[in-house]
Amino acid sequence: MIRSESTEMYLKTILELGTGKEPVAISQVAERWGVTPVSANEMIKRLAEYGMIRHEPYKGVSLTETGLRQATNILRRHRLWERLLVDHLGVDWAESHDAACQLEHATAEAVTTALDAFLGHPTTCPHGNPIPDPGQPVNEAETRPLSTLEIGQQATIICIHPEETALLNYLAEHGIYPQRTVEVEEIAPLDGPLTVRVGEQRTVIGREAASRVHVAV
Amino acid sequence: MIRSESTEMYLKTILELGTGKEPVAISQVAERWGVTPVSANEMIKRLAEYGMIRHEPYKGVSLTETGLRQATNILRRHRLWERLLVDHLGVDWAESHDAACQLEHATAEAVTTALDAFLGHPTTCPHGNPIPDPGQPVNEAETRPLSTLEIGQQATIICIHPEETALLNYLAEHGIYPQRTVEVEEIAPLDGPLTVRVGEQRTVIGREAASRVHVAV
DNA sequence: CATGATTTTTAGCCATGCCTATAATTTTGT
DNA sequence: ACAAAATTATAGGCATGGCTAAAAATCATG
Repeated sequence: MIRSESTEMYLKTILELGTGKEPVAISQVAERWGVTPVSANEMIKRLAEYGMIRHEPYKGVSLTETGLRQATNILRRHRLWERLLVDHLGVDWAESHDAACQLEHATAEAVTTALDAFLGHPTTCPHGNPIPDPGQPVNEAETRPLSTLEIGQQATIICIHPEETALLNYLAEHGIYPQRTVEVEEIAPLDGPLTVRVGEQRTVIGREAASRVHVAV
Repeated sequence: MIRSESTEMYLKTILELGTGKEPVAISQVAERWGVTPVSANEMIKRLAEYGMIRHEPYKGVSLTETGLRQATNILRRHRLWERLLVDHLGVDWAESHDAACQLEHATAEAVTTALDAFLGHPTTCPHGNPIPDPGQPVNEAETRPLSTLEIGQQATIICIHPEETALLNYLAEHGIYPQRTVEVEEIAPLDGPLTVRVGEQRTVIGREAASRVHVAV
């Protein structure tokens, strides 16, 4: 009832979309998780009954203590799997996200612990996102979206967030991943694409995608 | 529809219980997989419709080409995970079975392949059972159940099959696992327990459990 | 402050997978 | 050959997690 794959995905989605204090709109959850708003609403109702989330009508949802703890755990499992898949099994950087999404719901606590130890207690996933300590909420790094840089500014890519396979594939093809240095060369008007330089390469990237690439100046 | 966790479990169960040519009784499937015969029957009907199994009424079920291929794949994933869990992550030998049962349904093909390569193409799981090559059916080793030995006979433990957590825990506690040598010292009448020597240790083991320990003389 | 957009709820429906209870059928053992 | 045991089928239910369609409530903006 409380640890089905569905409920876990909802909790994780709410955690990932929640930037800070403000609640997350149900429509956003529905869209990201690919269900209709009605379905999301029903599920949100159930999760609220279970005490995992708080629902302020017409505002959105936020996680309770319990919900936050569980969502954080799922995120932890997800990111640990990604590390194993990429670093040890040689699974593709972009593909690892989907694979971990499946595994995260099928992971016993003992496996999570063993995985963490085997990996040497890593602090970030291959896409740069922090791996929370067990029980602790994630503390986000000090970053800003690539889309907020100005022309000529240089920055280091910290993480891709929220992750999504199509996005990761696109970024991988263009050499955009954590640790690399980028410089914005041009910003098209009307929410148009950014032209950025990554190493020797020059790449054009849409505004929406750029807002998911977080950098430190 | 065709790759739900449930259907996978049914297919795997049928493969595990099927010793060779004869079909497997539905009641056996139901018992092993912990559902009522009625539920198993309904599921068997559906799987037959999907062309995964053949159902000969009052005889039992057997896998079709397609079903065999899929079931074999699941077994392959299961046993590869067990190897990773035990050999690399240090998960308990007995616990690894349940953990792998969960993971096997959440494993993409790319992950299976990567896992196999990382592990160096292992041929058996930690409980001694063969890891099938992709697409190939398993070919069982030449073994006989420990319960068929006579007093004084010595043999090498090859595998535990079918696996089950309670059984594995019991066996682990008594030092009974693949590669070890056993000698039968006493056989109680009326399907009673066997007294066996394993190394320096003397252990009493039930007939049912002994029938799941497969040895080579 | 009214109207249009958004959010929420209700109603009705579907598939999956499980259950119990009961009945019909086939197999098997004496 | 017949009764007991095993197998299969039918009927009716339940929970989860989806869906569409349509109505109701609230928000936001001109």
